[in-house]
Amino acid sequence: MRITRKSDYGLRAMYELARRYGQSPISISEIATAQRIPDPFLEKIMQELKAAGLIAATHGRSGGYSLQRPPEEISVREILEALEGRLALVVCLDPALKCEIEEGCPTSQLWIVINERFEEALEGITLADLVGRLNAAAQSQSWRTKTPKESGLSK
Amino acid sequence: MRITRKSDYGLRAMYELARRYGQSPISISEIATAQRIPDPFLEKIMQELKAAGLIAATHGRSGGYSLQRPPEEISVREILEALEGRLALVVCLDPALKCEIEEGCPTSQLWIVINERFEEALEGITLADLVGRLNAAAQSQSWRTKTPKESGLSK
DNA sequence: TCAATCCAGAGCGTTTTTGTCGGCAAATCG
DNA sequence: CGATTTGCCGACAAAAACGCTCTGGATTGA
Repeated sequence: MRITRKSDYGLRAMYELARRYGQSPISISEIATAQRIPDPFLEKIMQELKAAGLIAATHGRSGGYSLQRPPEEISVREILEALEGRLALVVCLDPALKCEIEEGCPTSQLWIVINERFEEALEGITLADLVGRLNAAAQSQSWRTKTPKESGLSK
Repeated sequence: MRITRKSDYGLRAMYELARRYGQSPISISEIATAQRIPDPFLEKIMQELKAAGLIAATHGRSGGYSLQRPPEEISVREILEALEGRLALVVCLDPALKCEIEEGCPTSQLWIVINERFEEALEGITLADLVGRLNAAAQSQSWRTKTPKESGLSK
């Protein structure tokens, strides 16, 4: 179980837009180099984010993308949902697919519980939170200098 | 982003063991028919759960599997972690893989936050919770009669 | 007009998932 | 003991998902 690279990239791109919120639109190539994302792949991702109404695009020279709403009003959940479709941890919960077990699989209730908690957790984090948190981390610590993993993650 | 069928099956199997905790061991075929899981696939799953120390097996006639600890002491997080490996929502956080971006990807901190919340949510649910909750739902509602999806899940 | 930018969709190789199959090993029962 | 029941192990394979790329087009600004 792992969030796809698409979502990872998408979130990073949105973070980049949030970081520069209020400035002029940012092009795909700009975002791609800033966040080290393969250009053409990012292109597709941005289209999905746009289709979801999270960002807007302007064509032509010095065009690019910008957030449709301020960073405080965009949650991580929205972003992931835009890219992954309905955030269903398990096939049973995906409305696109019907549960193939006729009388309801015995653990659908179980997954509903887990899924709700998961969504709550993601809903509670906004782009603004992330920008603020990363800024704080940048000042106090060396998150920029080669330490991807730490932060008390046991086992 | 979706929990694999393996984990779904694994959790259902553990739920089945929890439901009958204290009784005699339950065989693979028993679990498989109860939870509608393909027999040989379940076999592999059980082996992983056993390797993780969550269940014990007894051979021979009337043998089978049973929980190593009471249901109150087994969290959903443990089960998923046993099956999916380290619960890393994103490759950056997987200790098995090193982050390929040299100076640390700019959002690793970000994912650490999200990941922690996710783990907390899963840690907070035990097998006993699930058994209790499903029993309650069975009495009060028709979770058994063909309603897999509901429960205020918007969009 | 020309260049920069987004848009749209097909395609494709690799990896992961989701199993199956066949045989071996260990209990248990008679 | 020996047959049966159960778990144990490893190889293999079909199908789906993932992680992109590529080609061509449509818009806009200079």
